[in-house]
Order: sequence, then C-alpha cells, then structure tokens
Amino acid sequence: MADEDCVRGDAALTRAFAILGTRWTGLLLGQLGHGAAGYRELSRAIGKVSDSVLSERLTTLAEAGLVKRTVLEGPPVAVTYELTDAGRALIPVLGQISDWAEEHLPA
Amino acid sequence: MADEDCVRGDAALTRAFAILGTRWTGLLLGQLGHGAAGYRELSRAIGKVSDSVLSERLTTLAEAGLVKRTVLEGPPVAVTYELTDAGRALIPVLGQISDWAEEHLPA
DNA sequence: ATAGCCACTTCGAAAAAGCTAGCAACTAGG
DNA sequence: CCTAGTTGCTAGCTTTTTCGAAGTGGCTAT
Repeated sequence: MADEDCVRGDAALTRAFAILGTRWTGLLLGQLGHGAAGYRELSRAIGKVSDSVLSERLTTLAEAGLVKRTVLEGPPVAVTYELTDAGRALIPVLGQISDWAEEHLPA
Repeated sequence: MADEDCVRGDAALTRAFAILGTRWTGLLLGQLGHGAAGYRELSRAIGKVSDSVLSERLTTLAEAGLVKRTVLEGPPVAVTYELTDAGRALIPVLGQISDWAEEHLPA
C-alpha cells in the first residue's frame, strides 16, 4: 500500500469513528437496521441510553446523512427515524462485527 | 430472522461496541493492522490521543485478547504491541468501514 | 380532572477523556 | 560527571461527554 493510500484510508477511518466511536451509535444503527422506529422505541430497544444522548445521537446521524427523521403530523404528532441508503450500507459491516464478536469476544 | 437470532446478534454487537465504541479504539486497531508498534509510535500515528487514554486503551485491548503486549528486555527496555488473531480478524471489517466512509462521509 | 404516552430539552452530577509533570530506564553528547 | 533526549507509562487535576431525572407541550384514555 502506497503512503498516499495509507493516509487516505486512515483519514476515512478517522471520519468513520468520529461517528461510530461515540457511545451507543453502533447499537443505534444496528437497531435501525431492523426497520424504521420512533424515539421511544429506540430508547427501549437499546435500553441503557439516556434521553439526552439518544436525542443528540439521532441528530448527529441525521445531520451526517445516515438517518432520515420524519415528522408525522398526526394527531398525535410522532417522529420516526429510518436509515438512509448511506446508513443502510453500513448494516452488512455491522453484521460482520457482530459475527466477529460472536467468535472472538466471549459472552 | 428469529427473535432468538436477533437477540443474540444484538448482544454480540453490544459486546463489540463496548470496545469499538470507545474513543480511539477503532483507529488504534486500524493502525496496528499496519504492523506491530511501540507505544510512542502508536501515539504519534494517532496523533491526538492523550498518554493516559492510550495506555488504558492498550491495556483494555490486551485484556480482551485483541492485542498482544510484548516486553523486550533490552537494554533499552521496550514494549511492542501487535494484533492477535482475534484482533487481526477485525482488520478486513475496518477496511470496509473505511471504504464506506470514503463513499458516504464527505471529507 | 388525572394519568399515561411521545419527543424532546434542561441542568446539575458522574464518568470519561484530556493535559502534563513526573518517574525509571536508557542513550548521546559535552 | 552533567544535560537533554527517548521510551512507557502513572498520577492528579481539568475539561468534555454522558447520565439521570425533572420538565415542557401535544396528545389519548379514564
């Protein structure tokens, strides 16, 4: 691998982990891989994330273009979150991480 | 996917991100994918990680069995870190994350 | 009316990360 | 001998991130 490739690869990995390396984000994306969900649905699925951090993570993911936030005007008003194409492209990778953990990280 | 599979997958993903979801860990593993390295070499390569956190991350990775810490008695005494088989198994996945970021996360 | 749900927001507390001086073990140069 | 540098951490204090829980407004049900 040429130095240029190494440098570019590391910069991309840095950008990826600027997102994935924050607490809860990987699990959030994994959960959304099962399908669109509301805020409280996500909160219950992840279980141990605080409201303020869940809200902030969803905002960050929406701003990064990985998640689409849709307001349903109701009544009652509701918000759903779903993966964009960019977000969905990560799901097979998350599956591989999961497989890796099954094999290499004891329960 | 049966519920049991979903549950198991999510538990594994949780275990994976208990490690990958901490700051610097993904980049550290990516750097070690280029080959064994000493502490200061890793510090310089990552660039923005503090000494105390780097030390703690390496300890965590060694305890989880992803990294092997080897003391070279010298003189001068030196320590090298290298990926174990378990750690190395993650490198192709990190490569895919990097490819994904190249395509979906603008620089 | 109360009580519950939802999707957040706010604010102070706790945990994680950062900063940096310091240590011991070394090397190099004056 | 000294100083100055390297390495691989550690300790203690500071800053940032996450947490926990109360709160808001918009709704539904009793």
